[in-house]
This record gives sequence, C-alpha cells and structure tokens, in this order.
Amino acid sequence: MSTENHQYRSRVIERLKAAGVTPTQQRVEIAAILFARDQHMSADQVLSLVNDTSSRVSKATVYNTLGLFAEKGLVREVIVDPTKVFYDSNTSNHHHFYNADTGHLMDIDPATIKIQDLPALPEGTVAEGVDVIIRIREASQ
Amino acid sequence: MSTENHQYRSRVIERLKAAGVTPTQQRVEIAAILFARDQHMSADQVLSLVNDTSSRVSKATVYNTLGLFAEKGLVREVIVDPTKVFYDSNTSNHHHFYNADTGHLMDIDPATIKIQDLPALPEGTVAEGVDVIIRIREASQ
DNA sequence: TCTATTTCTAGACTTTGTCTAAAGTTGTTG
DNA sequence: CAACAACTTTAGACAAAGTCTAGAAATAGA
Repeated sequence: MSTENHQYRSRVIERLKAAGVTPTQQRVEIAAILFARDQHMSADQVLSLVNDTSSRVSKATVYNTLGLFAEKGLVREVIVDPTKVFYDSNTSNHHHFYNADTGHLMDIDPATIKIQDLPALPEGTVAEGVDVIIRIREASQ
Repeated sequence: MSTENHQYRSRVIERLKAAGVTPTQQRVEIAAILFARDQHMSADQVLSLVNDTSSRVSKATVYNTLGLFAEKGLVREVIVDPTKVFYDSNTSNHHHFYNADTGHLMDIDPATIKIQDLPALPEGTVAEGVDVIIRIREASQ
C-alpha cells in the first residue's frame, strides 16, 4: 500500500473515531470508498466495490455499516428511488436533482435554491431534515 | 347500492374517461376508494381495502392500475419511505411532512412554504416535478 | 490471559413489486 | 352480429432490496 493510501486510511480512521464509530477493518474499507469524494452510492454498489478492491465484506455488514454511518451523520440517506436507498457522502446541507430516466442523482448547488417560510411542524414533533428533490427527465428533442 | 354511491361512481367514471383511462370494473373500484378524499395510501392498503369492500381485484391489477393512474396524473407517487410507495389522491401542487417514527405522511399547507430561485436544470433535461419532504420525528419530551 | 462485549458472517427469510402466459373483455368493422 | 384485434385481468412464479438469526471471530479491558 502506498504512502498516500496509508495516510488516507489514517484520516478515514480518525473521522470514524470522531463520530464515535469503532474503526473496524470492514468499516474502514467501506468508509475509504465512500469518503474518497462526494458521491451517491447504493448499498449494492458499495458491496460490489468493496469486494472488488479488497477483502470480502458480507452483505449484512455493508447494510449494517451504512445504517450506522447514516445514524452517526457520516453519510446521508437519500430516498428518491423506490427500489433502493442512496448514501450520500456529502453531508453538508444541500438538495438533489434526480433523473428518473437515467437513475442518476446530482447535487444542487446550495447557492441556487432557497426555501423560505418553513411551515410550523405538527404538534409534538421535531424536524429531522428537509429534502428537496427536483425530478427531471431527458429532454425528448 | 344507494343513489349517492351511484352518483359518486358516475363521477369517478367521468374522471377516468377525462384522463383517457378506460373505466374498467377494477379501475373504478380502485379509483372510488382513492378519490373519496385526499389521502395517502400504499399499494398494499389499496389492495386490502378493495378486497374488503367489493369484488376481488388481483395484486397485479392494483399495481398496474396505480402505475397507470400516476402516469395519467390521477394520483401522485410520493417516495419517502424506502420500503414502499405512497399514492396521493391530492394532485394539486403541495409538499409533505413525513413522520419517520409513525410512518405517517401529511400534506403541508401550500401557503406556509415557498421555494425561491429554482436552479437551472442540467443540460438536456426537463423538470418533472419538485418534491419537498420535511422529515419529522416524535418529540422526545 | 481471561472474560465480556461488540462485530461479522452465511444464509434463510420477508416484503414490495414485476413478469408471464393464459383467459376474459371490449371495441371495431364489414 | 360475427370475426378479429387490442386491451385488460389474473394466479402464481419470480426478482431484488433489505432484515434477521445464531454462531464464529475479533476486540477491549481488567
């Protein structure tokens, strides 16, 4: 393993620790893939990738780990496709374009969208987050 | 069947025809349930209800019909729960609260929320719709 | 080192939704 | 109204995402 990779893994491990997640071998593998850049991945994609590039990680562990990461705020679940959940490694406040034709999910530049006048919440509830999804399709020229 | 029901069914049939949907027996059953009031139902709920109150409709037909209705703009698909799609009989422009603790979906009064500055769409795409979901939880007092 | 706790795993299982092939309806046209 | 084409419905097999279980492995603390 190159020095770069080694340093990258150390940073990944620090980030897991900072979030209160014990950096096990499998979690580090998965986090290293996710945190490499801002991206949107399904559990299935993570499973294939992690088993391509390194030691085996079981399906159950991939699902458990992504759930844990979401809970700890290391990734964000994006629910736009009825058939699968996307995990977004960009946890900053932002919204999405979802291309229903291609299945592709893209970040919206936060500067270009703004929600005004958030409504009062129903009695006895607290806000967890606001998702804005702009559904798009290929232009039929 | 009462006169009220009979008149209601006629209106349902008219609405299907107006949308370009042949009003078969099964489609009318399903539409009669959905259109009774503004509500959010899963395919599963529709399936149970339709088979409670009237002649049998198969699972395949319920799924086909809900898909067709969505395509024709008679209902709106709401994707907030990774495990199932909701069908919203209120097709006017509005957004949703989703209570992740209870699984309950509620309309947001359109007057109380406003999106400014819709961003430019990616090249070669057209907008299909904008979904805003405010995720809430039960307040842990 | 010993022990308790946490984590990982294979594979069975569940659930939502789709597909298929055959049967039933409906609509059209001469 | 007969014949035919097109559409719709159905049961049940199937697919895919995700969960669960029970045992094995790793790990941490004392």
